[in-house]
Amino acid sequence: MFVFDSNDDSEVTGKLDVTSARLRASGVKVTRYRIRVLELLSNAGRPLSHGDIAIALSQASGPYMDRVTLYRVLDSLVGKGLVLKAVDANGVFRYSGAQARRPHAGHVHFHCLDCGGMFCLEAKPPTPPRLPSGFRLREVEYDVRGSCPDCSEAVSAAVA
Amino acid sequence: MFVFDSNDDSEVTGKLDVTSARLRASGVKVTRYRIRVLELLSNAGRPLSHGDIAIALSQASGPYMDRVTLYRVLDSLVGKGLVLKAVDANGVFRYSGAQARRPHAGHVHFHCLDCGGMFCLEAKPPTPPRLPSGFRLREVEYDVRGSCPDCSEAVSAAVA
DNA sequence: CTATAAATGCAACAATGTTGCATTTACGAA
DNA sequence: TTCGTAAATGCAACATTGTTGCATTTATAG
Repeated sequence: MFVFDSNDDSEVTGKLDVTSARLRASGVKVTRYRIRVLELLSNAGRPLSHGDIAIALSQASGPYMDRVTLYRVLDSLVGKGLVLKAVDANGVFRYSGAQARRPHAGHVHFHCLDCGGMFCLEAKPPTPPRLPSGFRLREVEYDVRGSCPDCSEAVSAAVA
Repeated sequence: MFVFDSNDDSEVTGKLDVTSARLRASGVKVTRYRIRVLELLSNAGRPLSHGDIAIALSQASGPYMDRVTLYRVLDSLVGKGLVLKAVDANGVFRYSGAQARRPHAGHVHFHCLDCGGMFCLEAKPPTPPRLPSGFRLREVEYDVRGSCPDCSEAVSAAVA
């Protein structure tokens, strides 16, 4: 088993080292911001927008992070395949940790039209359609929208 | 089969009258801008962005149309179901004439990642996935991306 | 024709994302 | 360890896309 020069001195650093190792293995510099953002996205469980991430980071303790820097950190993570980038129904980019992605499988999202939240679905994405000749397929986005459990409840309550 | 009250009297006025009739039937005022935009989208054959439409209208003869007015015209057409609104891979809204839409069928788009163009596919959209309990389905976006015939050719030519 | 609600033009604003540049930092090498 | 350098960061400014408020104009019902 490969181990880095044991700066895993204490008990708290375990997760950080994993994230750092992933970054190092991707060939990018390991910075505190990249670590924090990748950690956050890996644990979020659903795609987060730039705004979501900025709020989450500002609420957590830690140094201030510039808006532009966050965009560039996200770009670099997407470029290395550590993070996935997609567009939601409002035209806003959302980022998700790529650790859970199965190879050869796309990504199915549920987007709540009421609260704006996004959820990852277990359902398998559909097989891509047959394209007219000349078209070359590169990616598929399959976005399912409606009301999430919380918002569905709210509506039911309001009607009742 | 439903037919409008045959104001298809002459040869030149046919199209405009059809468009006007559709607007009138929808319960909105028939204005020159709504007619022009609906005409354009109905004949475009692919979803156009606000920018695309603005350029097309400015190149054609006719009165100047304010940016905001175009947004509001589009909103009104979408609200009446005469036009469909979707988000492309860059987070930009695109609008398409709804006349070709078969009832009970969704809309399948091909988005060219090279030139930014969008094309309507004949393929039937997949059946929506089974959702976890509590989720309520309202709409489905199925977006297929890659290179369109023109751009595929360009790449092939460049490689060869 | 007239009254009126809707549509339009304009200015300002808001949200999201990008670019340029000076400063700081990670990290490989001496 | 220190040093040199390419990469990362902070900041200001800008770009694009979309929205809101309000005064004026227009479609159309009566």
